[in-house]
Amino acid sequence: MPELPEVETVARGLNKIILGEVVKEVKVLRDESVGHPTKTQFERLLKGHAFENATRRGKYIVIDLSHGAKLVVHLRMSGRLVVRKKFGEPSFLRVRILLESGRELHYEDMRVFGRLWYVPQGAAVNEVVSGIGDLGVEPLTDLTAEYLHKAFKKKSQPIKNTLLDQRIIAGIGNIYADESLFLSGINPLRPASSLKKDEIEVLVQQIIKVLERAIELGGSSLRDYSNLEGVNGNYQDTSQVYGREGEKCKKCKTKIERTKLAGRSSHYCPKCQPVSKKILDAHNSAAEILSESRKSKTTAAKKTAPRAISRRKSK
DNA sequence: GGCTTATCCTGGGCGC
DNA sequence: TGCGCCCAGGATAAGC
Repeated sequence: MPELPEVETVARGLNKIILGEVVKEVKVLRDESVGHPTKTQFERLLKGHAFENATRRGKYIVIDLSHGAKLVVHLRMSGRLVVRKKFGEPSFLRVRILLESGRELHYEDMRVFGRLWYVPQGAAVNEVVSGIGDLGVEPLTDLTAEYLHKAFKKKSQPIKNTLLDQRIIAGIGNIYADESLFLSGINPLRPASSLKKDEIEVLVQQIIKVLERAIELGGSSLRDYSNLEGVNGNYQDTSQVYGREGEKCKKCKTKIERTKLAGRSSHYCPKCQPVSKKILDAHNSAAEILSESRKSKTTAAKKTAPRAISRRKSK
């Protein structure tokens, strides 16, 4: 699951490995992986460009190409860029970029959520790439307690949901939101607006600390992520709460709990990250109602159209 | 406008 | 053994 540290690692890898390489040929194997323009135009337009500097904006990789064009990549859930010396049969290959040196840059993506955009010379990136223009601050360079205090002021939603909102902070995903909240002693269920200024100051420090540490370790490789050379990151080995449901908290030995927030798993220590009974009860009863409603929907669907809910066939 | 939920997608895990 | 459901989650559309 590529978040800011993983994307940063990939961008740095691109500058190290394929800087100056010229595109000889492009083959799009899955149309949906190209966000702009069409598959055929993407293949034709990218050809002949040299790779220049690669940077990161939130979870987007922005690669400057020769003649002022750009290639933008979002890895979403399971996307990855890998440089291979020769063509084998990699799994889930979606876009194959042959380089004049004989090497190949592959975009591989099991779930096909990720996208590549070709931005022509003279066009603004945010005109072509949806979402990139709405991104919030970069946590490693521009995040301050004052900014978050202002952003959280009218937010009644849980702090975890707010941290995942890319329009507020760009680049934080599920793993690092959980980790930052644990290290700050803040329960993910608490409304963002309930955080006091000193808590926000600690949170800012911990967000930066967690992200910098993850970059040092090459990111997290919990499921699908690896760097440009196919090497896994190591942050997951130092994880405090994420993916540790039922295990003992490294600080107080209390069992780590997991709940659902914004449709995502949220992991926390109930002792190190306390929350009022009122908030916890309200969350649990809402979760129960939702679960019951889903159960009844599934039962009704089974009765009326048993085939409609069966698993979609793999492509 | 703010917030929540569904949807997209596919492999792995698990129950039957 | 094989079938089928559920789960994971980033971004976005839809609905409340």
